[in-house]
Amino acid sequence: MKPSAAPAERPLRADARRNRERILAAAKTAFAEAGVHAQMEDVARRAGVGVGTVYRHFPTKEALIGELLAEKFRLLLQGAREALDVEDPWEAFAGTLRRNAELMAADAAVQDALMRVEADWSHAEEARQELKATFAIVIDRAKAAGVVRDDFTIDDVPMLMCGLCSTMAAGPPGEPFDWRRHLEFILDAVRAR
Amino acid sequence: MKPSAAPAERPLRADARRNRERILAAAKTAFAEAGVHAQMEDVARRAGVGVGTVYRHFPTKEALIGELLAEKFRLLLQGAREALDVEDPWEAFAGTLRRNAELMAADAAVQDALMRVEADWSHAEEARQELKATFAIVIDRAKAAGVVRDDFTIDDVPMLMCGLCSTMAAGPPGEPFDWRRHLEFILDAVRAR
DNA sequence: CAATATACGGAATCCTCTCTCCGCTTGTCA
DNA sequence: TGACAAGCGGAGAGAGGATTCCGTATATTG
Repeated sequence: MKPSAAPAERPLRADARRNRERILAAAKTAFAEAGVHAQMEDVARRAGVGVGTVYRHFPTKEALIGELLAEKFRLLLQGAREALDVEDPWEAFAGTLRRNAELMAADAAVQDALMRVEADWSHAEEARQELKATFAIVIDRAKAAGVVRDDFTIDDVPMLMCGLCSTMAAGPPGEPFDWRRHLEFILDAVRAR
Repeated sequence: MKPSAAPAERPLRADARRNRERILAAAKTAFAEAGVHAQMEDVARRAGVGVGTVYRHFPTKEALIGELLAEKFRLLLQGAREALDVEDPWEAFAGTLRRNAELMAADAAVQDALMRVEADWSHAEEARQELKATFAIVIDRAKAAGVVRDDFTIDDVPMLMCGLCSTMAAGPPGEPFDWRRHLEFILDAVRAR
């Protein structure tokens, strides 16, 4: 199904590897702060390289954002995996959502990407699928324990999180919404009565 | 407090008035369909006028969107006012949210505007304030009747609606989220236990 | 029905990015 | 150390759109 990832990837030259890391780090902060509106030149400047170099490593802006997105999803997945070890089924469920929401809140670009289709999601796909599978287990446990409503499904999670993310970024200028309160409303809605 | 709106507004020439209406109508559909991404030329074409004419009536794209936004808020306000006549406190509350959500769903531009700060909100401000005041009454009635949780406030409404709107526009390409389901989750969260 | 202020149209202008290109620099390897 | 492929920088080509400008057309008015 999956062809060999790369036929004969010769290792990057030392300086190139270093620059790639710098670019990724610069992009992480630039996009986290400004969302998808951050410009490629910003990224280059922060990384201390020229734009050409950024493009040498990532063919398009979309691809660069896609990489960050993938990284973020790996973090979310990690959060979900840790939930599997949590005794209390509700705590496993709600705790993961709370922790992962914090991860999203720290990153305007991911919020943007979640809400519009402006990024290359392909690199994140793998982590996304596994995240879905993993969190489905957490949800099933919670449902089995009777702490989450029966009609709740794993597919509701992206929808609700999407809504939550939009409240992280939006709100009357100067006084952002209290998205943690929003999250608590959601958790209340999902908790079994 | 409020100075005379316009010192001596001489009436528009007949053709100008007609064009203004056409432009507004064209903008309504163009933006409803494509969100803030619709282009000024689209609007002009649909209205059967040149771009210059659009700009004669609305100084910027922001201003044009602002006008539509104001109009939409007047509709939302009307919805809230009608709720005052509804007997059942919960029905008044939930019914209004459901009906107004449908209004939002019909208009991609408003969703966009709600989530980003790309429009001129000043024209909508008046209706917005009144909407807030009016719906606050509906909420108080519902709280008094014990059908809405005590810690819910009018300020939660924009936040939750913002989240809801984002799920109207977003979702995996091809299979949009079921925002009505999202709304029911919200209503469940807000309903007193 | 002129005279004239209002409006109109839409090509041209401006701006803001993303992405390309190519001469120069620097690791790497024998 | 010398040869050379791998990388680099950054000016500028392009593209997409908002906004402007001005010659022309048309309501309105006396």
